[in-house]
Amino acid sequence: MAEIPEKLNKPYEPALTEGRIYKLWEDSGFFNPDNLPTRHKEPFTIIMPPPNANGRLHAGHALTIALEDILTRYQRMQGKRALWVPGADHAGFETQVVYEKKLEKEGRSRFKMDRKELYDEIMAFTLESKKHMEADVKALGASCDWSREKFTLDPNVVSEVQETFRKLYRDNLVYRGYRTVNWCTKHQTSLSDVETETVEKNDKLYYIKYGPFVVATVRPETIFGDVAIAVNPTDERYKSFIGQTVSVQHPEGALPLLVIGDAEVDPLFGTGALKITPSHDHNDFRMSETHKLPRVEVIDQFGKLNEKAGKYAGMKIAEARTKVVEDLQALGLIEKIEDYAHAVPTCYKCNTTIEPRVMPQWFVKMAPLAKLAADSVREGKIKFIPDNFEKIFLYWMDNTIDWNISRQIVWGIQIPALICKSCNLGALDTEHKEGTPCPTCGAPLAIETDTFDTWFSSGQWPLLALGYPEKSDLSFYPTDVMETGRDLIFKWIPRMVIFGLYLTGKVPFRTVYLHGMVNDKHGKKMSKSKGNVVSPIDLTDKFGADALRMGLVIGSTPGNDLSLVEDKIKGYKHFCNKMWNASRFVLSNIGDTTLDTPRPKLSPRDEEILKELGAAIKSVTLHMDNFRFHLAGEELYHYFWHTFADIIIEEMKTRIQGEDEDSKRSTEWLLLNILSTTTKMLHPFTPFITEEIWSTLPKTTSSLLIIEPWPKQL
RNA sequence: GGGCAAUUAGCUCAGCUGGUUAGAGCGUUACAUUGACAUUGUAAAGGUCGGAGGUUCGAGUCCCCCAUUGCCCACCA
Repeated sequence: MAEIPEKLNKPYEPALTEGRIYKLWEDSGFFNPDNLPTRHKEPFTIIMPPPNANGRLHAGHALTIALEDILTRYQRMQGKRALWVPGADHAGFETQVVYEKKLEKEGRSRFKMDRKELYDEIMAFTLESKKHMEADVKALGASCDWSREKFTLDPNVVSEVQETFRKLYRDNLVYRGYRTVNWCTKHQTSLSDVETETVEKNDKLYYIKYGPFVVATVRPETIFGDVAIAVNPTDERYKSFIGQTVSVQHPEGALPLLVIGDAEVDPLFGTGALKITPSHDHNDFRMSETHKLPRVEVIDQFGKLNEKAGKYAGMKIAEARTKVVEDLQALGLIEKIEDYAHAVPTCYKCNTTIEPRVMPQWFVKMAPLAKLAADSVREGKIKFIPDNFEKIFLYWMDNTIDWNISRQIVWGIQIPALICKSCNLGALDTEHKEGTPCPTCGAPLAIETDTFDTWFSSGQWPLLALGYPEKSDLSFYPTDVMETGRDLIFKWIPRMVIFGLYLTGKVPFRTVYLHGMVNDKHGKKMSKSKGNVVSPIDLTDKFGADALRMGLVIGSTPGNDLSLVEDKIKGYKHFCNKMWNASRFVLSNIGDTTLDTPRPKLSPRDEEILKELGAAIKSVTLHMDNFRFHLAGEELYHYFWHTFADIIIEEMKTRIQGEDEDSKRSTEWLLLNILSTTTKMLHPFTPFITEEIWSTLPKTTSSLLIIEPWPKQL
């Protein structure tokens, strides 16, 4: 009986293996495609969705890492020049919110801090957090090329993002607009539509006597900003009033209001008459544009009523609403009050109700860009997995509104522009200097302090991560697969397609693979407030990264959510142990057979075993090529455990102890070669343990499993 | 209001282009075993594949309708 290598002590202990193996890979340089053997020719590229550099990895990240590493390792073994570019996202608003909470705990506030001081503090915090995030990525076994790692605030990234803005400006695709934006009164910034969350709210619908009309509104406190009353032009009740100015009474006096006819007014809702407050409602703002109405702001940036509201000035919205209603009632102007449930947009971070506010901001003209993206998908240049996401993508691209890219926060990439605070003109920083007179009104131009929406920069990520516009790595573009969570189908995927096409004329990736959300064991969304968050690193410590990866990938399908059940991970830890022990058995029963031993004469039964293995190779390979990792993994699991271990090894036990020398030789050869083949195929799924087992298999020249060719039929 | 997904064994879920008696893990039950196995093996019980209809020689799989759950989108005040 041969010696079992000391490394293969029982049971398998991931902690004794994983760190050492990861270092072995890093030292080999094979994560970098430039160091791969010359037989690796055709590029295969994945850009890692850069995790936020403001904390640790969560379970969703672990699934991302597992899937992308499986893809990368598989393609590397298939002989591709596999490149997986890691990154870290400064995550603009997200990180600033995290940091503000920290400041709050310390009794400090960002509003009392100097811009630069705040920026530097957040940078220090982010760079520190980034290290933990990277350590987590490594712990999960990611075979990404750290030498190419990019941070979304690297100097060349910043300058290139700013250059894209200038290009868009010159191409007339970005403009400074003055219109209602989604304003968060707590965070003091505007937000894009995807950064708001609509929640059901139970409010009151107030019917207010308004001159000759009764109008229905949920916001009586905005009455001081009213400039018109709108009715449907076909409404027989009100038709004759259109064009007239009527006098309406409110607690601070009387207002002359123009009656306008607009087809958007629903005659069946409320009373069919609508009060128009252009400064505090998206819809009303648009009507003010069509009907050339004035705009009166009555609510300030902190959500308090201003001097236009007379005695209500200084009150917060909720307080003012109560008071105004009381006073209207006292005047006999409230006809009735109804309960009313409706959806209200809120800040997705603090749940504060969004206050629509008219502000000068930078907008990207979406229609022409979205058309580029939609066309490329319709032409089949990008494939979605699962394919129903194509429909969702197209719906989104066919219904865009202009994108507000200005954020009033310091943590981000500054918009390279000059603005006129007097007339709101916006110009490129390359056209004028700070302080030069505004070409329109003569006031001195000021430097724009707003930063970009973080999706403006991450939308360019596939290019930026490859060093664009530097040419050296652009041979890896377009990339092959963009793998990310299905929640990013709106936020991120379309912007990458748009910028990729806009900047290079080529789609950024050929396949979009979207995984579902990782939920808790009851299928509920993980959240800190519910206390059901499961840390992938805790699971790795407990069961090993290999077991976690198997547990995340097997039994879950693209696009569908999955429940993270600890017992399932435990089951795959047992599987790792099975691989370990099967290897121990094989190594102690193969005499002096090595992987270089030529194939001996095989019996018909041996041929049958090989044929079965060949079928497994073929099937697994087909699944891998078609992104069916859950099926590939499951088949490997079953082949290894229930065919190789339970049937083949058991059968071989008696043959090894027999007297027939030919049978013994073929048994030894078969055991070693089936073990080696399955170890190779399992490597993308369970990289650590398979590399460790590989290192113990007898062969004349030592090599790393990470670059072994993917098996073909023996 | 619109869209998407899911509904299969007690639990968590697979089932790819429709094809023999519907699968896995965990759990349950019985037996065996110190074996390469901080356990494992053998076997068993357990499902009218949400409901109704249709296409087909054949449907968990395709089509229509319905129900339930979840998610996403939406500027009717």
